[in-house]
Amino acid sequence: MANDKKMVEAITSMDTDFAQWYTDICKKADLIDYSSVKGCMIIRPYGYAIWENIQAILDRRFKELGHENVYMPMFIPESLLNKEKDHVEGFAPEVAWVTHGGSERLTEKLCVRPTSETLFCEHYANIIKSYRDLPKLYNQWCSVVRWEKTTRPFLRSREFLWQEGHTMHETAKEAREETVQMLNVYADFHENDLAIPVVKGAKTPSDKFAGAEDTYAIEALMHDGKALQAATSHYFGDGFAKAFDITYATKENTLAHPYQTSWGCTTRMIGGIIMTHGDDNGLVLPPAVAPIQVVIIPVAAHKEGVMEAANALREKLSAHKIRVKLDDSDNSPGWKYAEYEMKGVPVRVEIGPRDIEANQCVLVMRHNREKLFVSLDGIEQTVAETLVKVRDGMYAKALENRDRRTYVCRTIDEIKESVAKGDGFVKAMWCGSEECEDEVKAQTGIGSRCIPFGDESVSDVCVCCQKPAKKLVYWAKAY
RNA sequence: CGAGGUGUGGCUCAGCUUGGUAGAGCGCUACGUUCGGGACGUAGAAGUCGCAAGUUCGAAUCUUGUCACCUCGACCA
Repeated sequence: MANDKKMVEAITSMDTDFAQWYTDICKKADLIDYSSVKGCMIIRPYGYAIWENIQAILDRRFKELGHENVYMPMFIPESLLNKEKDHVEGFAPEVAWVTHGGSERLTEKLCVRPTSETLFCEHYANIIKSYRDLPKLYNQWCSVVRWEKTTRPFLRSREFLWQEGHTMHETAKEAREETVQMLNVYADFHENDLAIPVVKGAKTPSDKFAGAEDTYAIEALMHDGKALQAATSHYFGDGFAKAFDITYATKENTLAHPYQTSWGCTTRMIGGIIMTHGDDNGLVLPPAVAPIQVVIIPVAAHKEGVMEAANALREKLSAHKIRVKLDDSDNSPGWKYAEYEMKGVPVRVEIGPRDIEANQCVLVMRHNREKLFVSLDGIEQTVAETLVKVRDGMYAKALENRDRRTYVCRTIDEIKESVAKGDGFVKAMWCGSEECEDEVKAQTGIGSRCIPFGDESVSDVCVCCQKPAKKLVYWAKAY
């Protein structure tokens, strides 16, 4: 019995104003607050708990693959940042500089890290001496600063939390494998844990990370049809190693430069969760990262036996490793229903006198608000299965939205027609020239997102110049 | 960085045109009644009207300046 009636009048409807809807969710689900510095958000406990769950899952996977966590300084001397030409050109416009220590002017200004390639390279130059020191598989969790002009919670803030993996390898092949492996880790995490379908692919040369030979990314489509780059993985070749003079002795006692990768994902993923799964009643959280997976709401809590039954239920679920909250506050049940829907709790359990009499309780799934009347016997299995069902349902819903908003186009005019129908992914062939890429953007307003893995083809010729083309490109408006 | 918008109890806003010493709803606190989709009553606390100058007997209101935030574009995770 799905019920589409809008219960929470406080949130702007998605259809009315998607941007305002997004901001409302961030604030009203208690994810963030604004601070006194533009573009720097306070991540509140409920929002931070989501990040902690994301960290826990990814950190375990990184470590299973042999990566070690380290911590690098947050300051980079100007001279160090300047060592790799493309890199500094890419980042210089948006770095924040420290010029004073107390009242003393520094002899060399320090930039607040926008990313840490240069710091890792400097360190690697010191510790990598022999082929026996390779591979080096380091990761760090930290915040970085990029002085963005326009900012939005989670999607674009001046300081944001992320992880950055930086690895060094003996061969280009091994480094390339690492790059793709980590992209796959991100993709699996999005699809399985966040229930967000993604397209894996390569960035076009103009869209590569500053200093990278190849940049790979996963692209997700948000509910409004705009694309979000959810994570990236870069192959650097030995360019940075040469710029930073990182050399090691090979088995044959020759000097060689190692091959390098970096890969990262950020708190932006929380924005992706909001815009993929959220609805007009609020946030909808994937069970894997939801701070509260199940909320128990006692009905007529003052009646005999209700709180006892609710407490017993909580203990059972908790013992089954389910993140459960029993809300025993004196707010009305209706208020609580709305509150936890706003906060995106995947499953709600209602238990009242009538249920107890019938040895049952009511489960309500957040993503479709379907109600299930289930026996209290074996309730922990039933709830665990329901959480899986919620994840599957969320994924299917997100995939349906993406499919419905994906268009195949063979000419610029076809792209224009699809854009007129609404935002989404456009699949179209590309000859590989930057002129055509720019021309598509200029004429249609949508840009290239990625060249997906695989050899899918929708035509033999470029959507723009009509010359032979082998590469399929996903195009879209992006966040 | 360009274009718009907004700053008044915790939140959303009214009041500003035409200057006269600050209001509403929600929230909060206490007590009571309620409780299966955002309950109700009674009582109460809470605001240097973003900041700074200026005009004036008197400024939330007029003038000038300034700061911050939001939205949309261009650039970026």
